Amino acid sequence: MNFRLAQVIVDVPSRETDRPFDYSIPKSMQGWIEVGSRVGVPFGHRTVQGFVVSLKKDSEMDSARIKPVAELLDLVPPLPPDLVELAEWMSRKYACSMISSLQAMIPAALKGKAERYISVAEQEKENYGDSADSLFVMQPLLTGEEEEIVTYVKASGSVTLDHLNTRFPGQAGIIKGLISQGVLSEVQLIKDKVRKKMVKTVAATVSGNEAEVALSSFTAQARRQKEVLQFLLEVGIPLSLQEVLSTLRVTAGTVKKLEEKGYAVIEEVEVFRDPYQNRRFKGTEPLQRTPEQDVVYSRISAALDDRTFGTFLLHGVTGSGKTEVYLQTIERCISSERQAIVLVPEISLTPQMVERFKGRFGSKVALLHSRLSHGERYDEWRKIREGKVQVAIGARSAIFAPFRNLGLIVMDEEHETSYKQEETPKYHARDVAVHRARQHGAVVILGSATPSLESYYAARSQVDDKFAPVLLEMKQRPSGSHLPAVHIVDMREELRDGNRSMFSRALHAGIASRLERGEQTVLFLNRRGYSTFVMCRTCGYVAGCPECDISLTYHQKSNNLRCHYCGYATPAPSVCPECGSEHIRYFGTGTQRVEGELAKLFPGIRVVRMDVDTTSEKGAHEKLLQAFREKKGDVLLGTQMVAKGLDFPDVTLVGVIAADTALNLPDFRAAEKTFQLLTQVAGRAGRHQLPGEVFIQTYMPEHYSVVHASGHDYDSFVREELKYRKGLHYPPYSKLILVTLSHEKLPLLLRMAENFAGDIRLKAQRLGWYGNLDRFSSEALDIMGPVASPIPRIKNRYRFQCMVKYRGSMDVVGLVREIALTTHHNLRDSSLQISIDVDPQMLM
DNA sequence: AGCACGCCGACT
DNA sequence: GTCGGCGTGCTC
Repeated sequence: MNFRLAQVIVDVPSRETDRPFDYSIPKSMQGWIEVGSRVGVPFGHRTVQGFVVSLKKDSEMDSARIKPVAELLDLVPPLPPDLVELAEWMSRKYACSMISSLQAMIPAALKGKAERYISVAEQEKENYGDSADSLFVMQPLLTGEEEEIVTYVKASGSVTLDHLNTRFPGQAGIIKGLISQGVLSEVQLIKDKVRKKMVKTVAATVSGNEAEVALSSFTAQARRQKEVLQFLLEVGIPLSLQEVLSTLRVTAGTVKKLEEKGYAVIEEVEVFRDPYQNRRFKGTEPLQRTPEQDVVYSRISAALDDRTFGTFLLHGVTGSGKTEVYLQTIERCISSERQAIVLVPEISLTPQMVERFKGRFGSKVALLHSRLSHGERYDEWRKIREGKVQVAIGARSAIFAPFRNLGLIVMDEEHETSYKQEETPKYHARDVAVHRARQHGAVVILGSATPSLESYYAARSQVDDKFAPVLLEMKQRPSGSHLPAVHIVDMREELRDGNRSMFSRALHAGIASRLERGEQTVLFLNRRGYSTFVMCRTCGYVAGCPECDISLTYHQKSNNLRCHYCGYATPAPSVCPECGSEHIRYFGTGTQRVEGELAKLFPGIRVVRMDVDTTSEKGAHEKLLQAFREKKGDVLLGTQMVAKGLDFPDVTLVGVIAADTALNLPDFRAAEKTFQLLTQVAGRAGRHQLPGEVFIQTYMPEHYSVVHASGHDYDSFVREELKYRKGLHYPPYSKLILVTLSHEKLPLLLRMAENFAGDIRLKAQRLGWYGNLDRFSSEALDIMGPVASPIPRIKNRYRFQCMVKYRGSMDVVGLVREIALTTHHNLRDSSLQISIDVDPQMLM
């Protein structure tokens, strides 16, 4: 069966080119080009990279315009067919282009760009021979400048256009002219960002008797060569040239001579860059399962053995041993010749985590994380594609690990927002995982101590037939250790009693006593609260939107308060509307401020500060934690990153500076995120012999997210939170699509945004979808806005957004995409950008 | 996105 | 007269 045509998605990010283009497959590439192949194709006036998404037999129609594939870029297609299918699904689900979906699936190293190579045209060489001095005869029509360039190109054979441009600056026009005259010719080839790493190896070609003869044949002068051969014979396996040179202190010339005599061969072989090659990992054995773990393990194992698609939501308290369950189910999966993907939030891809998996599975594991170089990442990825490993661990994008026979996908901390990509393609790894597992008949485990409401609701109600996980629970800690005592500190009381510091008296005393006893403290600051909101320091009143039940954002420029959902605005009050106090002000605090205050209150205190500023350097994260572990600091102060998976034996106090900073963000998930974080943080203290204590400072001590986090009570929290969500028709009781329009000209943008929202409304009405979500019906759709985006201008472009909120299984994404397309088409102005975020996580 | 084509203003 | 400004339209 010979396919003659390849349908190719080209690497040109525009709406008009977001469809397959047909190319003929040259004889030489037939059989090699498959679905998922990466190719170089002529496109317009240049060559671009593309991906083959399907193959066709010859079609008689429109054959005249069809060009051939220029180049096949990899011997093995980088994408197996199921990933191409997944890309199609992603593009539909998230309203993004095919090329962006495909690009997200391969390592950045393979984002090839065309390189233009220039050489002297063939007929020119033939006509005028090869000798340089015949040039003046041959080109009477060429100017001196032109001649100089041609001579240069001829002498070097083939040069890149870039090189030629730097060698002959300001003469780009002349070079272009020579190409169009046919004197010079141009070839475009796709060049990858990294090459495979090659290493030279040396091996002896003789052995036994032959070797004896060879060794005795060396003269005294060639004694170094003799040493090399002896060494090679002793070792008996090929060695890297580098190794031979450094151990014997000989030069490459010596080895080369040996090769010339035929006693050895030097070969170039490709190697994998292994970022962990110099590290030894202590092997670990599976632990004895607790009864709880055993129940969970058997349920999942049964599903694995069935080899049919299934999803589990594993709700286990911090320290209940979820990781051990993962490890053992992975073991079971790979022992049946199938592979497993483990997804973790980037932030928890810590050395401890790595050690645990490497310790159990050793070289069967590939690690994909953002700190790897392009080359290292590419190599880890190739180990997966070539079947050299059975387990892939990584952040979000590891869901695209090119395994061919997936059996299990584990998603740890499934509630983490980092699983949603904020750039195009704006996919959620959880949904992609479920779809991929379905393709492979694989099992998904979503694990968390504080599951997302979406997952928990789906598991509880079994309502969504596409994704209804089976709920599994683990409520005990195998170690028998107790969850720490959590104290809520009312900061309003502190102020009333005259304490204006950011530390309550209780926390202050706590830190002081830890300093005395030589124990350690972790202080947590929620960075998400950095944006400003208005709050009364006397009574805790927070300005909220009357329509949306969400706190308002303070805008300094206009001195008013605004709602990001409905556009409501009101002047900023100077006294509290609730209690009349003048202590009303906008809030916001940073780690630096806390550090400064600590230094003032506790002279000589050693603070390890972890935030974006101090951890931007490679490895800084690990270094800071190591320093704290070695007790080079009394206090570890940081944001999110101190909350995750850390385990220090001497930490007996955890303080949350301001629990409610995130609560007041204009985000309907504010309570959920606060609860998750507080629960996470509270799990940090007292994990070992020393008992732990947690202080949560807050201005809203009665808020249910704070109360239930302090009681380690997930169920009660969820009950209240679902009530709130249901009342306002937020997920999981509805689905959201956030559409952001941007343009340089504000009036035009505003008009377009109004038009867009109007068109959606109109079309939805015609389809019978439109209507208030309050009405009793399984299908309803509402569109809010347009309103100015939380960041109203980025890079000189104004931004407006609309929020589509709906219930039912209608293809609303399709509708939004269609209207976006026509809006664009009608305006004929390519500078209008419309970005669509399906299931948005960040609403500000 | 590029890149060429094409139609109007400041220069040798 | 021509060089070159960037609007518009196409890419199998």
